[in-house]
Amino acid sequence: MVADGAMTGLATDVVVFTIRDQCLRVLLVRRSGEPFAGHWALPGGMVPADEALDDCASRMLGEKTGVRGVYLEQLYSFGEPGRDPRGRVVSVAYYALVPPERLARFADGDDQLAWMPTEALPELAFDHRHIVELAHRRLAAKLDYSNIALQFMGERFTLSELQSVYETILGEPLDKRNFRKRVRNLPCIEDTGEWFRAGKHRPARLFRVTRSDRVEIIK
Amino acid sequence: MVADGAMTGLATDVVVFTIRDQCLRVLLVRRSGEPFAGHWALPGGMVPADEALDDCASRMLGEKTGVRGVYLEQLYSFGEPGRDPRGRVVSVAYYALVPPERLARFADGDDQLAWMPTEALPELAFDHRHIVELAHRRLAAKLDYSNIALQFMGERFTLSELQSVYETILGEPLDKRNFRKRVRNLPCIEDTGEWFRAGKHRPARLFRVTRSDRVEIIK
DNA sequence: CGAAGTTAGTGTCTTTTCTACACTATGTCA
DNA sequence: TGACATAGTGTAGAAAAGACACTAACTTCG
Repeated sequence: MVADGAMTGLATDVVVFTIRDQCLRVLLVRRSGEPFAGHWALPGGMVPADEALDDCASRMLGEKTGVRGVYLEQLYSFGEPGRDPRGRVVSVAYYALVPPERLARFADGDDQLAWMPTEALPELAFDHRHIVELAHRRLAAKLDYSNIALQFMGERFTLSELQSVYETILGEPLDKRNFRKRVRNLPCIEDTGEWFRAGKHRPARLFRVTRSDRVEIIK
Repeated sequence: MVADGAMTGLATDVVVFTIRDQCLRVLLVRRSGEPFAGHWALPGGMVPADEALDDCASRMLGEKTGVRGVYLEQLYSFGEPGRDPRGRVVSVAYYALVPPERLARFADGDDQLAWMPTEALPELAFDHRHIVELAHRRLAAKLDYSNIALQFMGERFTLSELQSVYETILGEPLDKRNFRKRVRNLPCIEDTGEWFRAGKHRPARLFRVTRSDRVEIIK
């Protein structure tokens, strides 16, 4: 093995985003052990020696949410010597986007898990608050030049729903006609011809993502 | 300390860019020890247990180039279990931009160091070629929406020199008048009123970066 | 001393993109 | 059938981006 002094704990932490109730929410896990016992923290943990970083993040996401195959991207690595009181632990942070549809059990009934709104986070363990903020900024920036927001949509969705996702992440209202003009021209979105009826008003067209695509840079 | 299985080697590698002879160049170091003895590699090494990642990258940059205080940004972390034959080593990669002026000795006369053109790299150790390519893409992308290219400029520079930097990184020619229109309006650039005389042609205005600014997002 | 060579420097028009803005359509329910 | 709620649509002005060619200032050489 390699020089000592370079031995460290290696962890991944995952900022799992979803959207519910017009709120951008992050999955938090209540810590049982020290340090920060009882605090909320990001799902994560030590990386086994034989596992790739991406695989580890993906696995941790799956273990907490039951979800696989969603959008997952490396965010940043944090390695301040003092960030974990137990010793040197480098955390390679990821962020993931999960359509709310895919969260069957919504962590309700499990008081060790919670989907918390990003604008009202409790005190978090370690530097996790900082990690969440960075992930949120990255996500918001990507709305501008990629179609990443589609990763929050289910099988079929209306344009109003999609607009609401944008507005929720950006924290500001968008012009309806300009939004639709822009989004209707995306090659990766397609009118299904079906209608969505809800409430006492005009039904909305349902769209789908054409190829169950990954995120693309569009600008 | 933390759970075993999670103990790993932690390294940083730095992609140090400069521009010389209309070429985007990367600093390479010849490896002396196994594995990959004799191969060219990125400057880097194990991170001491008490040193922050940024500090370590900055220090390694300084040790190889003698340069301090230049632009340095975390790029990505690489942790494939097989990327280092000695065992699990996670490398947190950085990239740095150095104005050629600041490189007094240009690694000439040191056959263990070389500034190699990105478009003609030798075979590199580990996954370092991949790291260089990622850094180059990131740098090129940032030209579009930030003023990062100014990090390559010395105290004073002409607009033609600046345009050449853009063209070199992007690998394509730019329109002179459109380029100047865009860049003259940047608030962080200022006409010094001085002239640069070279060769048998009209002298060029010299500009400077107004506040010895860090990189800013401009779009 | 002027002609040739070399790089610096400049403006306009067209196309595209972005932004602001308000009304009609279609359903439900009382 | 009228009130209500959300879906859906187009245009005009402003700003940004892109294409494009000539003159200016210096040096050198004949």
